[in-house]
Amino acid sequence: MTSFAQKVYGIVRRIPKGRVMTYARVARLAGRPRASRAVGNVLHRNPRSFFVRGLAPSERVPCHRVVKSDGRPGGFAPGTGKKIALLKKEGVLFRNGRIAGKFS
DNA sequence: CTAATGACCATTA
DNA sequence: ATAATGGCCATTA
Repeated sequence: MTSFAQKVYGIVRRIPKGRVMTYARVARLAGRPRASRAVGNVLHRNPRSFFVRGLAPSERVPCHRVVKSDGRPGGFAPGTGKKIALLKKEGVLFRNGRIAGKFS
């Protein structure tokens, strides 16, 4: 586990249910303002997603709450459809394939 | 060491 | 509004 990955997971872990954060924002909070793409790389191999069974809620990393800057959901290892389903279940609203409302 | 790989971003047309 | 483009950067092969 690299220190960058630890920072990323530590940040993503505290995104509350029903809210989303962009990859770029995670990168800034991690102290690497231009590493948004690398954030995606880390989350791509997230070992503690919501699809891993047998984990306490506090020990999961809700990487499905990290989305693109343009409001589209972005990638998800189990499939983008799953990501959208999870977000909708948490109350996140979509308007023609984009997240409704503002975020940063 | 170098090169390739992305769950991306901002700008431009 | 969309699409293409160049850049970005931590990881991995």
